[in-house]
Amino acid sequence: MSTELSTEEKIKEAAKRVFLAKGFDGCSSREIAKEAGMNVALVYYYFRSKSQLFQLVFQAAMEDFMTAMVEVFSADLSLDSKIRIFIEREFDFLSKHPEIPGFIINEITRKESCAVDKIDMMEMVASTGIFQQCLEAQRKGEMIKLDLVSLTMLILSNCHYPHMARPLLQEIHQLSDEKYNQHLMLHKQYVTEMIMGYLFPKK
Amino acid sequence: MSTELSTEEKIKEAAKRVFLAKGFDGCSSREIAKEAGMNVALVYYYFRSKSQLFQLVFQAAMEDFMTAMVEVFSADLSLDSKIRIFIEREFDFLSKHPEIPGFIINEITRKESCAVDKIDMMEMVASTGIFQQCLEAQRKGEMIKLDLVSLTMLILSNCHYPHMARPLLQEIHQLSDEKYNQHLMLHKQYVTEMIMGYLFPKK
DNA sequence: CTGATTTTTAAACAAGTGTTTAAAATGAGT
DNA sequence: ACTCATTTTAAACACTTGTTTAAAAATCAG
Repeated sequence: MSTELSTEEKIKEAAKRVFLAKGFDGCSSREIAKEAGMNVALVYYYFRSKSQLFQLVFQAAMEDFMTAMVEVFSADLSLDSKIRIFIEREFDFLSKHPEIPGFIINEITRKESCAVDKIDMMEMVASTGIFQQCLEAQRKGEMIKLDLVSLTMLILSNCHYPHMARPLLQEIHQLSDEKYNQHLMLHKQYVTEMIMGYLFPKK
Repeated sequence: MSTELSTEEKIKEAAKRVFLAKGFDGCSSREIAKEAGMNVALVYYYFRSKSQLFQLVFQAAMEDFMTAMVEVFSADLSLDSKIRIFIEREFDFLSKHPEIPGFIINEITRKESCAVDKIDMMEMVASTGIFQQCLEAQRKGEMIKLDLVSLTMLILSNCHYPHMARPLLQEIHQLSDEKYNQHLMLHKQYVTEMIMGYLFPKK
């Protein structure tokens, strides 16, 4: 347990926690300062505004998010292994950071000001060669014909939504946290089976 | 174009628009009053607080949301037709009200105070007999064995997420609104095909 | 130790928040 | 025309908001 963080870092960590939990609109600079155990003015001394601090946190979340995804694609594996492992890893990542997709989507929805490095993001994914691997598999007839947008939608839907909608589904089905976690683990299997079966049909 | 709404209704309609667009934390009573073309005090005259007005709007959104889902289940159709039509309707509903699932999930996440009528919600669905229809189809071996929670997750994931994640996916893939709409319509087909294929495998 | 620099503090700022109040406008029934 | 309840208004309330300021404290270089 190293409390050897600089003031600046402590504030940023606190901001991460608070912003992820409550969103930009749902918290105040004072709340972030308190969470960091610091004076409010320090927030403005190190980061010039609430928005600027937010941008930093947002970008960091986005990067964690993308990094977790790209890792698998860079490996030297067959396409179907990559997708299988991707789902596995995504479920793992999201059970540790379930708030991230909702946070990102919500904040982007509420203002375009979330200046995402658009080009960089697609560059990151594209540079792994995953797209070419897809196209090739499609040409060989191993994989169903499906544009890359739909492919993204399909996989992300089934990985993100079960974590994002946890509070809704727990409420609807009256499930405890543990019960829901069990369902998530089961669901990972189903999703993998379904997606693999759909993308790579055995003739 | 009937402007024949009572003051109370005008405020509620304005609140719906504003809350859905910006969330509870993202707007003020004055903003709602302004949107309705009314004095702020009227918001408090008709609804005793911002929270109370919000609860009303939230409940209404939840009801629209559930009603759209239950309708299909009540019809006199085979299970696979019901699911097929459900997906169709859900995509239609969400292309008209894309903010609803994100709104509901987000607000439930940020406070349990969203006193959802839990029992009512499941009652609504259960009373259509859809669950029995599922269990029967499973016993007959027509449908894959899958608990109802996973079934819900599976279908909602693929219907809700593409609409919720629109701003993220448009950003990532650099798509115009129209282009994205086209992708959505295509995606509906893919999702239907995939889910039907998975749930009702042809032996 | 000293003087300059960096870091931290408490206090203040104007603007915006949810909410209340008390008076004005409105309209129906006598 | 007068009464009384309902509806609408402008103004005020206490408090929180993002942000700044000016001084105090801590740090560090020579």
